[in-house]
Amino acid sequence: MTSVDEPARPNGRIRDAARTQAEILDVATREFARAGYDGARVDEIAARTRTTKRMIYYYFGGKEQLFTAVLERAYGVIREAEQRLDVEHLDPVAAIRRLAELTFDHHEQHPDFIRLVSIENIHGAEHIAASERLGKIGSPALDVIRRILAAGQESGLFTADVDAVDLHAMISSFCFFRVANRHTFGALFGRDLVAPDQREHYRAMLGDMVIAYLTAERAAD
Amino acid sequence: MTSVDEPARPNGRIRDAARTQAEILDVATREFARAGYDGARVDEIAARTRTTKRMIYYYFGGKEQLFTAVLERAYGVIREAEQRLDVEHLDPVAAIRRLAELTFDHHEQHPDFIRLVSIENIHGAEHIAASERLGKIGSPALDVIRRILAAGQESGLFTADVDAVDLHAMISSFCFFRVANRHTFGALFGRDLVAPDQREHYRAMLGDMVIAYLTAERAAD
DNA sequence: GAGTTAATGTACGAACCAGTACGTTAGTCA
DNA sequence: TGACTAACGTACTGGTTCGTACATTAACTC
Repeated sequence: MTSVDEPARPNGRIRDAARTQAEILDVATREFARAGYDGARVDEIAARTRTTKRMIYYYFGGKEQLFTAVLERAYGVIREAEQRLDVEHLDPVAAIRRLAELTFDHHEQHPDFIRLVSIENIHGAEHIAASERLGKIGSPALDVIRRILAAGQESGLFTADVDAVDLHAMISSFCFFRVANRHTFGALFGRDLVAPDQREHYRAMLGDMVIAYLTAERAAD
Repeated sequence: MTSVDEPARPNGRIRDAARTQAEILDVATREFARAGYDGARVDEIAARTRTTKRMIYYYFGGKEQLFTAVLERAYGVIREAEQRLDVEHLDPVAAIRRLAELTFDHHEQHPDFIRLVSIENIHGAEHIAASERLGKIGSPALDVIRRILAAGQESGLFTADVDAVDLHAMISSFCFFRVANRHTFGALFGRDLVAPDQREHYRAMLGDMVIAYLTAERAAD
C-alpha cells in the first residue's frame, strides 16, 4: 500500500528549492484567487503541491507572507508585460487606442490577477504596504501614457488638461470592472461582459471612449 | 439604510423582533464589508449587537443566509435611490451627465456596498443566484438611461449605436473602480482617488468622458 | 567519506469558529 | 391569571485550521 513507486532518484534531483518555491507560489496564486485570503486554506495549498505544508512555512514564513509573495509575483508579471509595450511608433491616437486594447487583453488573460487585486483591496492594500518590492515598482505603462499624451497634446490632437495617472485609471476602470464584476453584473443585468462574442464590441468601446474623451472639445472654464 | 436608532424605551418592549433583525443586519453589513465573507466572524457580529449569536441563527439560519440578507438589503437601498432619480426633465446631454454624477455620488456615499459587491464577485455571485429577491430586481436606472438614450439618439445628439446596459457598465466601471480599488491604486501610484479635494475633478471627468463618448463621431465601418 | 547544512516529511497541539441543545422570560390572549 | 408561544440567553461541541516540534535525508565541502 505504501510504495507509490517513485523512480528512486536515479539522476533527477529530488531536492530543488527553486522548483518547490515556484510550485507553492503557483498553487497559492490559484487558491487565493479562487477563495480569497481568508477563504484559502494553507493545508489545501500544500495538498495541491508535491511538497508539504512544512515547506510553506520554511520558505515563506506564514500565510500572510505567502499571500504577499503571490502578489509580488503577480505584479511582476504585469510589469514585465508593460515593459514590452511597443506603441510609440504610432501616432498618438492610434497609440493610445492600442495601449488601451493591450490593457484590455491583459486583464482578460489574467483573471486570477484581477481577483487578487480585488482581494487585496478588501484588505486595504496592507500587503502591498508591507512589501518593500511592491512599494517601489513604478508602472512602465504610465510612462508610455505620459509620453503619448504629451505628444498628442503638443500636436493639438488631444485636449490639454488630461493627466496620465487619470487616464490610466480610466482605462483600468473599464477593463477591471468587466472582469472583476462580471458575476454580479451578469446575474443582475443578464449580460455576460466577458462573453467571447462580445469581446470585440467591448474592446472597441473602450478605445472609442478613451479617444472620444481625449479629443473632445471641453467647455472652457 | 434602515438603521437602528431606537432610543431604548425604558418601559417599552424589551423584545422587538424587527429591531433585533435590523440591528443584526446593520452590524453584519459592516462586518462583512470590513473583513469579507470568510473573514467575518459570526461571534464578532453577535458581540457587536445587543443580542446573541443564537438570534442570528434564529432569524437568518446561518452565516450564508445572513450574508444573502445583507446583500438583499444593500441592493434594495440602491434600487430605492434609483427610483428617486429625476433627470428626465433635462435635455439628454444634461440628463446623462446628471445621472452619471448621481451614480458617482452614490458610490462614494456607500463604500460598504461597493465592498460587498466586490466580495460577492469573489464568490461568483452565488448568493445573488441563490436569492429569489435579488434575481428579479430590475434596475430603475437602466430604464432611465434607456429613455434618455433614445431621446438623445432620436434628436441626433448622440451616436446611434450605444446600448443602455453598456453605458451603465461604463459609468459604473469608473465609479466602482475609484472606490473599490482606491487602496491598491493609491499604494502603487501615490494618488488617492477618493481624496475630497479631487472629488469634483473626477466627477467632472466622468461626465466629460460619457458625454464625449456619446457625442463623438465614430468612424463608419 | 565524514561532517555539515539545506531541504523535506510526520505528527501533533492549541486556538478558533460555525452551529446547536437546552433552558428561560416577556408578552399575549382566552 | 394562567397558559401558551415567540423571543431570547447560556454553555457547549465537533470539526477545522494555522502553526510548530521533532525527525530525517539529500547533496555539498574538504
